[in-house]
Amino acid sequence: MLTAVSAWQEALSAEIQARFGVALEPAQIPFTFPPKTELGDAATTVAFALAKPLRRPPAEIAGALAGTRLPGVSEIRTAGGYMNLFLDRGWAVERLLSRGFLPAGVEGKIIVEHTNINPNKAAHVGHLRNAVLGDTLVRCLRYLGRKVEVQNYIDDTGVQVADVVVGFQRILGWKLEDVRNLIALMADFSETSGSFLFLQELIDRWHEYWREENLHRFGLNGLIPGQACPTPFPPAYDFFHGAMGRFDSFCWGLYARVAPWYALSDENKQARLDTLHLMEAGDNDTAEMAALIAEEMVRCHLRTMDWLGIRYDVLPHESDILKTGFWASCFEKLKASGAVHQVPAGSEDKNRGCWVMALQESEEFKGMSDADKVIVRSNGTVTYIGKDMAYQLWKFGLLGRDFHYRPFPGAPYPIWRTDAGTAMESSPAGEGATAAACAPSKASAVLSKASAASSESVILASEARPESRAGKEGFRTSRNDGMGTGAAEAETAGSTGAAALAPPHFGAGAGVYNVIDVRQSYLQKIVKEGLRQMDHEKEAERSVHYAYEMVALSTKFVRSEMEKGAHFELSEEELAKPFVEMSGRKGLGFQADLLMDRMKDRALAEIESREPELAKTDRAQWEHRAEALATAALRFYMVKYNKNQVVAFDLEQALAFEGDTGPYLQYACVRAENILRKAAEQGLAVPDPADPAALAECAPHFDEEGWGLLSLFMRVPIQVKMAVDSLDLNIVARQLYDAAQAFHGYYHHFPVIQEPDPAKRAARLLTVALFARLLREGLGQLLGIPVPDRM
RNA sequence: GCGCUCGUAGCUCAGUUGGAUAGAGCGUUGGCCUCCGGAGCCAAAGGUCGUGGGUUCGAAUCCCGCCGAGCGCACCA
Repeated sequence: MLTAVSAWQEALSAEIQARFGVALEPAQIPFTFPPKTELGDAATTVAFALAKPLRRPPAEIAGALAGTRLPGVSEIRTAGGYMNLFLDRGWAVERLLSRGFLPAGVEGKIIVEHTNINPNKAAHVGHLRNAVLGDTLVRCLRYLGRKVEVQNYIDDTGVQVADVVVGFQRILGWKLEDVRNLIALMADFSETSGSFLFLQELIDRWHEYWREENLHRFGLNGLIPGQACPTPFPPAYDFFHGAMGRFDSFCWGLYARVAPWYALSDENKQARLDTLHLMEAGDNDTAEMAALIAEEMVRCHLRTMDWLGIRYDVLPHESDILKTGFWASCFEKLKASGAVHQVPAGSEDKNRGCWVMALQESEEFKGMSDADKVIVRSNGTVTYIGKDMAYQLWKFGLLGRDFHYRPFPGAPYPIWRTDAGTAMESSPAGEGATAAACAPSKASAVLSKASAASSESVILASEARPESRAGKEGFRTSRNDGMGTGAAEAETAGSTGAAALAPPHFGAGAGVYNVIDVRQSYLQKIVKEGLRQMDHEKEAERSVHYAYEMVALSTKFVRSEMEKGAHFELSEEELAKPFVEMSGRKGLGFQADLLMDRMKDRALAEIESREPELAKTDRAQWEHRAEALATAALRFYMVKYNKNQVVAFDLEQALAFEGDTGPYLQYACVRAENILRKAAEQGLAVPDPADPAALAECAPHFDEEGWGLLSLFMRVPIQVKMAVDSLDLNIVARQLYDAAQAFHGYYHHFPVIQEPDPAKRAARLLTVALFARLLREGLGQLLGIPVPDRM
């Protein structure tokens, strides 16, 4: 089906050919929007483009073309060289509702990889930017009709996990069993955490636990010489180590203490290497502890992101890339294509003995002093970049191998993780490898249901709509409310045996987006170059690094925290800069869950000040609304900036609910729906936008301002396309914000229910109804922002 | 040294790919709730778009130079 804009382009192209004898590709005809809606619904500047070849002034050309008949266009008015289109309003509304302004869809599955947090500490605001941008991209691609698979890569074998293991074993002196107990205790806490309502209770239980049985057993006090922190763990709702009662947060604090501990002696440093070796060897307590920590950490991260409506389809694990022989296959291909060569061991080259990829031939890397990139070290081990190339090949279905898969246990929704296949035989879980992997959990039940429903079309977890994904408690679900999957699925869990589960066919995408911050641009370029050198030019072209700038902490904010007693190793020079980079290793950052707690607390207070009764009568509703507000505030904050803008995180700015914020957009929607509700209560008929008769009746009575408001939504599909093409997703946020702002102005100036003229009133009710529907849809589908019924 | 990015109102940022009078939010000042919830609306003040050249009907946007800032350029991930 021809979309509106392309139909206009073709008609104009034909007209230009006929009238001026100039051949202009339809796609070359530029369509934009007038700066003010009263100037028109859409505009083209094609007359300017024709001025030069025709040697005639733009205004004259525009005038000559103004009579062109375009589908759905009732009039073309010229203003200088501009040609402003006024649409037939009934036609336009119909198109708005049927997505008639969407560009034509494209076939082929797109793989989006995002989040990718090292599973050794809590997520911080920088990870949130990654996840929100990644998820928003996914939503935009789906809106445009693409099929999307979402991957969250888990590096469960690296030094970061090893460091936390060292922290537990060597600094705290804990055994595998102690970590297991801690996780069990924390999991219990996690069910209720996330609100100040429960905070004191948590802190009390926490202190009781440590005081009564564990504090002196583990000898936790004053453990690390040379550390400024007087106690190993903060006593209360401490700012930077905060979010008490959460395992990921506990590890955040612990991890920050490992680097100083390494600095104490060479012996300590050796612990990292020893740990890495044990992890690699497997079949020992250290390796098991690492796996335990990584898995629980991923669970924490999944929950954090799920609260924001961010989901994944599959969790590729680095350990499985290694165990499944991905690298061996990739290495063969690299060697066979001549993309890598070995530097002779006897040479003077600093890379002697390594397998390197030569980059000097490539335009992208010219001017580099050292144009060779080491892929395999002289000791025969593969670098990160090599593993990433293998992963990238798999994403495009070029590797000739696949993972095995199993449900990821204990996730807040059904999700698959990779598996090495044979590794399960030696799994310590013991009770028969296959049965353990496919145990009848809620997750596997839902997954088997999904695959039973259709062996061809697979329901991906990340495709679930906000409306259906959240239980009745709303977005922020915890473990005890049905895992957010709804009651129906949960009921079937018990009756489903260890049925043969068929995971969807992961990987083999037609295009790939890697959402990774800009600091990795160089490495991502090399991965792309690797594809090219392996003669996969087409895939290299379709391999997109979505690079965005980092989130740092504004020094203003850091200073204010230090004045409140927070402790950081920062020089005066660093504090003189506008912002400081976050560092998990230093414990310098702001944890995601803590930010969300703060937002929720702020929202709870705001709601209570407006509706004091609610807090007393319906706490669940109170919290539900607060969570929706927090999600909106956070997601909008993360997406409203240009991707090239360093976000200097400032708590006060992030916590704002007024002005250019998520709640402002929700408020517009809530007010609109409230007007409709009030109208219905008073017995007024609200015209149904989908009813052609009602539409025909109302269309002549739209006020110009109301129409201008609705016409903003015609821009959305085009803006989304533009946002995806440029990866500047703030365009989408901005567009919906503009619409919300226009509505606030509109209803202040135009009474709806009070309007005495029935025809005008009906048209205004229709305007409000359309606005509410389009904004709610846009916020949910594009930005992942839920709208509560009331605020 | 080489490469990438940024510099727009007091502050934080937009600016629809070169187009219409450079716009929002915060903050400041002054108005607006017996009337669809004030998380809102209206108005005022606030700009040499870092700077100097160039390209053309037209430049915040493209090109070149300079000034200032950030990030990359490992046998780390």
